[in-house]
Order: sequence, then C-alpha cells, then structure tokens
Amino acid sequence: MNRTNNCGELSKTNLNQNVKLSGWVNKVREKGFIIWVDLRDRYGITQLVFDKERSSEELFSAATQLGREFVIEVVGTVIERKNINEKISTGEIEILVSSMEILNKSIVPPFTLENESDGGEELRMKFRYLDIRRQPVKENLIFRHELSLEVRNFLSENGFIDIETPCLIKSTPEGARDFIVPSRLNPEHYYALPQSPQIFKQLLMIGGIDKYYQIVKCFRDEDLRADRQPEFTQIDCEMSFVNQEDIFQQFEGLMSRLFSRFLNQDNVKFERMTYNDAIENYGIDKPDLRYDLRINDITNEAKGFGFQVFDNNSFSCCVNVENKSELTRKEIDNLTDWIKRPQIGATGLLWIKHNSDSTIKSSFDKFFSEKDLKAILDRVSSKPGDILFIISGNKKESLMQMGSLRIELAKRFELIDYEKTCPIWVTDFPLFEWDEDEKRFFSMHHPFTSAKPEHLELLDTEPERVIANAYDLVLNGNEIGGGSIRIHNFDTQMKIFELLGMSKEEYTSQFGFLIDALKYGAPPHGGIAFGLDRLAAVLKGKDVIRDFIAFPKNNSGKDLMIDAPSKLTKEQLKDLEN
RNA sequence: GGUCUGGUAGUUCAGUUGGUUAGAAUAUCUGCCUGUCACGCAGGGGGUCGCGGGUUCGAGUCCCGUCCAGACCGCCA
Repeated sequence: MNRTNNCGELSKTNLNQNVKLSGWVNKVREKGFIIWVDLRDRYGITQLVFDKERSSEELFSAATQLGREFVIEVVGTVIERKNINEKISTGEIEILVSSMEILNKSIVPPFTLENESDGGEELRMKFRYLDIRRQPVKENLIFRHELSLEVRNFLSENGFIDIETPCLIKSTPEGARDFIVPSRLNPEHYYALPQSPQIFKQLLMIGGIDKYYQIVKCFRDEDLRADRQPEFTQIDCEMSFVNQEDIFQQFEGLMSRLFSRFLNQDNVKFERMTYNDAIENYGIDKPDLRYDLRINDITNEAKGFGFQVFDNNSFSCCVNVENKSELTRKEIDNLTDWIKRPQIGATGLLWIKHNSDSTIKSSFDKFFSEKDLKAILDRVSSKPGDILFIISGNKKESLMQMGSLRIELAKRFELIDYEKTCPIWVTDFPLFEWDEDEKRFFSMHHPFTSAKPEHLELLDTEPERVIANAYDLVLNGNEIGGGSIRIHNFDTQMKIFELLGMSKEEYTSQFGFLIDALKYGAPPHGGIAFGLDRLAAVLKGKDVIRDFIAFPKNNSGKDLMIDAPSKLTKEQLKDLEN
C-alpha cells in the first residue's frame, strides 16, 4: 500500500480513518510516557503520537530511537488532539501510530531545517538539498513554477509559439563576455554559450514565426551580484509587424495578469518615462517610484553667493526629505561618510534644515542669508520640518551620486511603500554610448537595435544624439525586462556595424548569416526579454535571486555543492589538443 | 581588476587595553518529566580561534601575506 495522504492535508474530517504517511522526521518531542514526532513532507507537517499506554512496547521503543531527518513510513489512525496547534493546517489532528518502518536513517544535519534556519548561506548552499527541505526555500521554488506556468499560459493563449534555440553557438565580440566551449571535433575552434537567443529569434521572425517565446537559460561570463547569476533564465519574446506601442500593450497584458494572480493587484498603472527624465529626476535608469524623493536641479538658485562649492561646480542638485529636519549631526555625518565611500565617490554632502518653526539652518550659513536659502527651499516646495540634501559637481556624476543617496535615504528612513507596485516603461535610450578608452561607439542595447525613424539622418552626423527604439520594463526599482524594435533593413544594419567600428570583413564573418537573411524579405519585428529569476524575486519583494534558483552559484561563480568549476584531468585536456 | 565587511564549538555569534583553564545560545548525547508543538528540568561531550609568517615574556586580540565568504564599484551589448 502506498501512502494514503500527504502530511499537509489531514483534518478533523478524516477522524478515525486509517492512514499511511511517509516523510522526514522534522522534530521529536519526548515526554517520558509519550513521544510526538513532527513528520514533514513537501506538503506540510503532521504530528505523530506514540504512547506508553496505546502503543506496543516495541513500537514505543523504536520511536525513542528516531533522529532528525530519518525517513519513515507510518500506518495509524487519525485522532483528535487534546491541544490544538493553530499554527499548522493539520493542527487539529494527530496520528496514533500502529506501525512504523524506518526507510532510511540520517546523520545529524549541519544546520536546523526550520523556517528560520540557524545555518549561514554558504553552508546552506553546500547542502542545498537539505536547504530545499525547508519551507521557505520550497515555497520559492513552487512560486517560480507557478510564475513560469502562468507566463507560458498567457503567451500561448496569445499566439506565441515556444521554440528552442541552440546552446552551442558562435562567440561574438560585442556585449558581455561569452562562456567558451572547446570543440573536440574541430581543434582550435570554440563554441560559445548564448548570452541570449537574440539572433535566433530574429531569424525566426524572418522565418515567418510572427510570435515566438522561450523560457531559456542564458549565460554571461561577468562578475556576479545579489541579483546577477552567470546562468540565468530569460522569458524571451519576439513579434513581427509591431511597433513599440504594440509591444507595450502586449506585455502590459502579461504583467497585469501576473500582478493580479500573484500580488492580488488589478489595474496597476504602467508609467512611461524617457531615459533622460529618469536620469535627471532620479539619477538612475531604473527608478523606484514607490517613494518620491525626486532630484531637483538647483544650480541657478545656488550660484553667486561666494560659496566656492556651488560657484565652482557646474551642477548642484538636491532631494527634499519630508519631516526629517530633526536629524542629528551624527546621522548627517553618517550619511556624508556613506556617500563619500569610493563606491559612490561624492566629495561631500550639504544640507538645509527647514525647521518646524520655519527657521532655516544650513551647513553653509556663512554665505547665504535666510532669504537666499528660502529661495532654494521654495524651488523644491519644501515644507517646515523637511531637510534638503545637496550635492555639487559635474552633472553626470552628481546625478548618479544623488540617485544612490536617494535609494539609501528611502531605506534608512523607511520611505518605501511595500504595498505599491510601480512598473515603468523607460524609453528613448540613446542608441550609442561613447567609450573613452577605446575611442569608439558601443551599442547601448545591442547592434540590432533600430533608431527612431526621425533620427536616422543623425546617424551620419551626430550618432551620439540618436535615440533608439529601445525600452526597459522597470518594476519597483529593478530592471526586470528590456527590448527593442530591431533593424530589419539590410543597409541600416550595415551602417550600424560600420559606426561600431567594424570592417565589412568583420561583420560579415561575425553576422554574415543575419545580414544575408535581412536581404530575403525580413519583416519589421521587435521584442523583449524578462529575467525570470529576478521577476520572481521582485514579485516576492526580495533582492537576492539565489533564493529563487534551485542550485545557484555563489559570489565568485562557484557551485559550492558540486564544487564547480573544477580542474580537468590530463586525459580530458589531451582530447582537446591537436 | 578594485573598495569594504567578515572568518572563534556541528551551527549562529560574543570575546574589553595583548595577560589565569576561550564563553553564550542553539544543535547533539544521557537521565528525568501524564499532552508537547521554540516543550520543560538536570547533567555531559564538543575548539588547529581560516592558513602562513612577524612583533612580544605572552597573540583569538597588534602587523604583513594568503585563502575563503558576503556587499558594492568597474563589468553586465
């Protein structure tokens, strides 16, 4: 007989039923005359009871020998508990065990497998198979499954076809570093693992598949972060005969469905913001609008009072924090130290306190009269009780620093409204970025991104001013997706390659197949890709995507459990020679 | 490639100005316990203070190097 029930489903409606359960011993509580065992499986916990009066001597004695994580199978009767445990779904009942089989013993696990484990992350990664037995980790994996299924359902219902693309492909110089795979059959030749199926999905469009998607592993050999893994999963989508607006409509539909299903939020509004506005107002291309703290340019209001910081710098900006004028010197110094760390790199932090009694105090009172300070306060609509933080410098750096400070202030002062869901389409990215080291342009998105039609002429004269048909979807300050309308015109594509400094030989050898394909009636097309791992984390309000990946890599790209990467044997290496 | 933080019992951590036998909690083991569910009570075992070197009468503590882990900058078309 197989197990009749799982450990999460029995209740008072099952009283007096004879059941068979299997699972792991989560905890043994022995009280002399009676022993309780919390039996755990994927579905929950059910309490087993062994009792000197009601159980046979042999069975009771066997129960005293149970240890944590033993795998057992028990047969018994569902009975009502004397004391109800309201914390678990099966808390009204327990199983009076009549027979038990120990299916496997376990040595003592290196950390506790409770909801709040005592194990550190390194240890839990090394024993990830034990970590996965814990409820929170298991729930994350189940959530990821449900998310992924909902995405598939939506896309399939909307006519998208799931098509697999190869993993052993060609290395390309542009973009992230590739993971390289040597080809044994072709000495000195190498495959690369895809950073994304970008070119293949474009070729599918040219192949007449007008709506494609794939939930697919992508690989980038770059340094890791809490929200970045070397192999990660993308929801990769592409459509033909669409413009940017069509893409927004389609994928707002997808996101709305996810928000409704997983956040219980309907009619979430999608903001639109140009890249330029995002940088100028929030100092970052992925602003979090769950709090305000907009950055204000006060260069003009601050200049001309003899204060060198303002007078000598080309740009000054501030954020107004409400109801924080009471901050102590120590707290402000702490923020100043934070922003002066090399990672942020600001030279200092100035402030104006707009006290509750309407008096005004600043860190540069020597140079400004109260009236002059008031002009700055009025510029940002500051109210009594607020404090202004100011950074001066060159525009680009100051905005970035203020953008970082903005996020830090929101965290420190708990200004984030976690109930809010704030998706933003960030649009109008520049097509190119100038690289000072290599003295050439790089694609900001990728070389297949189209320019705004009205900017096509600028390609010849002022490439740096060309705006791309590229967009990111930002959710609560996280970039969860990005895409573009692609180039489908042969001449335009060649021109872009040339602007990127590639010779005809180079781009023909790298992308010849795509260029050829563009000659055979390529339809207009565009698409988007979402990071599934990150989307799962952001929907759950978490920063660390490792928790949503069954077997993630650590900070240095290692899998601590299987100890990868590892060295090869001489024999293996020899196969790759010649 | 860089900056910062950390590494002490199975685990999570404390360890003062460099000074006696390195502590706590938890886990684990033994005994007790008539309804536990973070059970309780009593007791026991458990340490290469990451590794190497240096300073010192004396180093968990200070210095140098190194390895490992985490966060971040660069990087991530």
